Amino acid sequence: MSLRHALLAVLTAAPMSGYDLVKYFNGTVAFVWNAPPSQIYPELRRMAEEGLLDVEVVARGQRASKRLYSISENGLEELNRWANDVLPLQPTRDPYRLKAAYMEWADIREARRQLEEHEHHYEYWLAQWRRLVDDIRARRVPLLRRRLEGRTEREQDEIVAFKLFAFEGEIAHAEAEIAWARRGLGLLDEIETARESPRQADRAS
Amino acid sequence: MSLRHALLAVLTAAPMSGYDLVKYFNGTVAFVWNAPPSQIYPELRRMAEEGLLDVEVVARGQRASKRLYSISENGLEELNRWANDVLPLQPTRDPYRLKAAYMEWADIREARRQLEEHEHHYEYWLAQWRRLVDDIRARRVPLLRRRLEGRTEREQDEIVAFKLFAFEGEIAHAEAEIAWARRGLGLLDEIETARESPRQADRAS
DNA sequence: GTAGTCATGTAAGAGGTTACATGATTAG
DNA sequence: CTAATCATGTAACCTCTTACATGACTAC
Repeated sequence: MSLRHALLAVLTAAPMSGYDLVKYFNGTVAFVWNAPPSQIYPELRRMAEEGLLDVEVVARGQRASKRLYSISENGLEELNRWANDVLPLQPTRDPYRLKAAYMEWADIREARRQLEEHEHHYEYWLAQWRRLVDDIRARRVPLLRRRLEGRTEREQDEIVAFKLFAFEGEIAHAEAEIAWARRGLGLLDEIETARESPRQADRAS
Repeated sequence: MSLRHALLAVLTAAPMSGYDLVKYFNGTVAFVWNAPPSQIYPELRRMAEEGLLDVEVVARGQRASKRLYSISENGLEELNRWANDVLPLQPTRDPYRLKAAYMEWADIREARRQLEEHEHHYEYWLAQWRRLVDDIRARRVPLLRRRLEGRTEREQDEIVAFKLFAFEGEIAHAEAEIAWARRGLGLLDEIETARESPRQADRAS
């Protein structure tokens, strides 16, 4: 149940509406946890019902309104509980590794497309994460700025250090995935060469 | 729907019962895809109903019987379709990175326990994966041996190369996670030191 | 006879995906 | 007045988890 805790954690920075949260979960928060509106809105309702959030209904224009959520005492307790409990590590279940393990069932060309997709996906996110890390280091991220307000300098440094630690983990992961995809593409080239010219492949190995 | 394709892929090695599959999904197959019996048995039923698997009911002892599943023509087609279609990459959703990003809500001691758990988990699996890679290289894995039977030498080499590629990806991933957890533990030490002796920390930075 | 293995599930519920639905407000 | 943005969902479906349930067979 991480979505719930991600919502609690974001709401510690400032009270906000479901719409605001949806934007963050499409923006910077999506760099560690993504969630669609159809999941966020009902979850906020449930959390408010369970007393983890306080709600203020604010008028907007003539007829419309919005619900401003803020974290309650109970919500803070729950957040602390989550932060202090060890979350058990889960067994592996990686669909891309699974496909790779059975690549003999694919054409070389299609296998290559999958690995290129893999490489490009992580290259894209690597660039995003790197930019985010720079922005965090320069304290240029709006949500982070709100979170740092009114904290001591030491607290600010610690908060920033944890964010950097988390996203540097994503960066290292992305780099490992890119390297893996490239090794796979190299392997496919070797296999193709070996299939096309058996003698040369024999000599090469 | 990867479980279905993992089952199809395993069944290309040889026909087997649900019980056999449960064992493999707790053993070597769990190194890329784990699944509990409560998921495997109903899925096999559905796959047989949909014509992806053939079933032979075999007597065992006086009263009991077992269902032997083998992959059908349709199943092979489905496996090929899966192998040749590009599986779109999913957005990030990593609960441990999420916890790390909000570690300011945890006590240092509990944060450390989480990271130690992370480190130990991946050290354990790293050892497992390394042993498996050795066993694959030596063609010592029973399921793999059955899979290689009756294949040409080149086909065998390719199949082995894909397995190695997949599991070496897991190894690289585990190594990255271990390094990340250790960096985190170092960070926690620094923070603790800074909290205990502010002057020294100031001088150090 | 009893422990371990072989064999196969059910049931309830959590969490997530995909597609769709609706209407107010605001900036130009 | 029109497009973009603000705002909030529902519904159907799928996957996976957790806990529990049952009984036959085999080696000792």
